[in-house]
Amino acid sequence: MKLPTAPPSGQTSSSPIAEALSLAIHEHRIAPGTKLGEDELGEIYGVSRTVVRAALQSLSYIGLVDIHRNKGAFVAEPSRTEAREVFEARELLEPRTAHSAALRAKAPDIAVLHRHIEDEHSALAASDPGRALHLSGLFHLEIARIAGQATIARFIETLIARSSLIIALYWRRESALCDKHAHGALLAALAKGEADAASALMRSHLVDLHSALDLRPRPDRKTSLKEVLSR
Amino acid sequence: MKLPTAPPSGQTSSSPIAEALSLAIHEHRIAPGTKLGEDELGEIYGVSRTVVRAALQSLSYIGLVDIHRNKGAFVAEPSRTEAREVFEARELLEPRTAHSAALRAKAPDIAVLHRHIEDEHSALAASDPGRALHLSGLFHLEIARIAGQATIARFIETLIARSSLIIALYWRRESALCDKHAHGALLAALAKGEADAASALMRSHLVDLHSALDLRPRPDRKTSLKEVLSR
DNA sequence: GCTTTCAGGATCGTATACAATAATGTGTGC
DNA sequence: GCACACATTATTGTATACGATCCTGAAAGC
Repeated sequence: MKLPTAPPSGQTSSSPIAEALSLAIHEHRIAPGTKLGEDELGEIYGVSRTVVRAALQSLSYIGLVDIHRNKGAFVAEPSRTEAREVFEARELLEPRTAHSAALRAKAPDIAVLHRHIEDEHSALAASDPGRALHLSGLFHLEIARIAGQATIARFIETLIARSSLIIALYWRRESALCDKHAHGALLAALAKGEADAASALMRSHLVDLHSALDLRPRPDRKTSLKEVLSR
Repeated sequence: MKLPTAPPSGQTSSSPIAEALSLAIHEHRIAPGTKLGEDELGEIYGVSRTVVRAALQSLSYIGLVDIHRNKGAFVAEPSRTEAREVFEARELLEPRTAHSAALRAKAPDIAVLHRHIEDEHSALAASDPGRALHLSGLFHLEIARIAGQATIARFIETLIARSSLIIALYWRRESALCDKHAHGALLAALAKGEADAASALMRSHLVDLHSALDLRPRPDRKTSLKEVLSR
C-alpha cells in the first residue's frame, strides 16, 4: 500500500492522517474493502497506534471506514440500499443548498467554484480521474458552504464521501461520460443568482449521476454460485 | 457531578460511556458548557482515559460535545445561528420522514410510538421534564427509523441531540406548554397512513417548537459585562 | 483423503507512563 | 498597591506495554 505522507487539502478534518486517508479514498487510490491496519498506518505516518485509531474512528463517523470489533478497520463498502439512500438524501438536500447559494454567492465564491471546475478539467486532461472525482465532490461541498448552512454542509460532506465509494463500486462503465457541462451550467446559474434554475440544475445533475449507477439487486454470492454449478 | 453508572437505553452508540453521557445531556442533567474532564469521567466509570477519550470523540461528532485542543471536552453550547440552522434542517428533513413513515408503518411500529407517548406522559406526571424531553426526541427518531432511511435517520439523530442543547439554552419559559397533543395527532395520522397529513403535522409541530425559542441576537457577553460594571 | 482440533502468530482493546501544553498562583520590582 | 514575569500544577496529547480475541496452518484422528 502506497500512501501520501500528508498532502495539504482544503478539507475539514481533525488529524492529518484522517485527512490523508480521506483524500486517498476519495481519489480511488484505496479500494473499498481494503484493510487499514493500525500498525501498518502507524508505520507509514510515523505515529503511534493511538493517533491512528483516533483518525480511523473519525473516518468511521463519516462513513468512509467500517470498524468491526476485534477485526479492524476497512474502507467501507456501501450496499446498494445504502447507495440509493445516499443519493435520495442528496437529491433532497442539495437542490436546496444550490437555491440558497444562488441567492448568497458573492464574486469570490463564484471565483472559487470556477477554479474548482478548471482544476477538475486539468485533472481529466492529465488522465487523473481519481483527482477529478475528488474535485467534483469539492465543488458540491463548496456550494453547500456558500449556502451558509454549516449543519447541512456537514451532512453533505458525509454524503459526498460515501458517494465516492458508491461510484467506485457501482459505476457503469458503459454509461455516458460524466457530463462535464453540468457543473458549468450550475455555476452559470449561481453566478447570475438564478436560484430556481440552480436548484433544478442540481436536481437533474444528481438524478443523472444516480442513474449512471448499476444498483440492480443481485442474488447472493452463494446462490449464484450454486446456480452456476448446477448447470 | 453525579452520573448514572450505565443506564440501558435504546440508543445507537458505540461505548456504554458515550451512551450514559448522551442520556445525561439529553435529560438536561448536565448543563451546556460543563467541562468533561477525562480523569474525572474515568474515575466515575471505572475505566482508563483511553476509552473515555474515544467516547468523548464520538460525542463530538454528534455535536453534543465540543473538544478544544489542549483544553478538553465541554458539553456543547450551540449559538443562536446554529440553533436556527438545526431547526431549519429539521423542518426540511422530518416532514419527509413523517411522510414515508406513514406509508410504511406497520402495527408494531405504531405500538412502539404509542408507548413512547405514554412514557413521555408518565415522565411529565412524575415531574421529570428532562426524561420527558428525551423521550420526545426518541419519538422523532423512531419515526425516522420507521421511514426506512437509515442515512437520514442518522442525520436526524444528531439534529435531535443538538435540539436538546438548544432547548436547554434558549427555551422561553413564558412560552406555551409543550403542546402535548402534537405527538398524539401525528401518531394518529401515521396509524391511518395519511402521509400528507403526517407531513403537515410534523412541519407545524417543528415550527411551533422553533418559535418557542428565544433566538433574538444578543450583545456579546463581554460588552454586556462592561456595561453592567460601568454603572 | 477429509475433517477436526489445537497451537502459534498477528492484530486489536485497554491500561499505564511519559511529554507537552495551558492555567493558576506567587513573588518581585516599580 | 499594581503590573509583570516566573514557577508550579493540573490536564491533555502521545507513546508504549500488556492482555484478549481472532485468524491461519499444521498435525492428529476418523
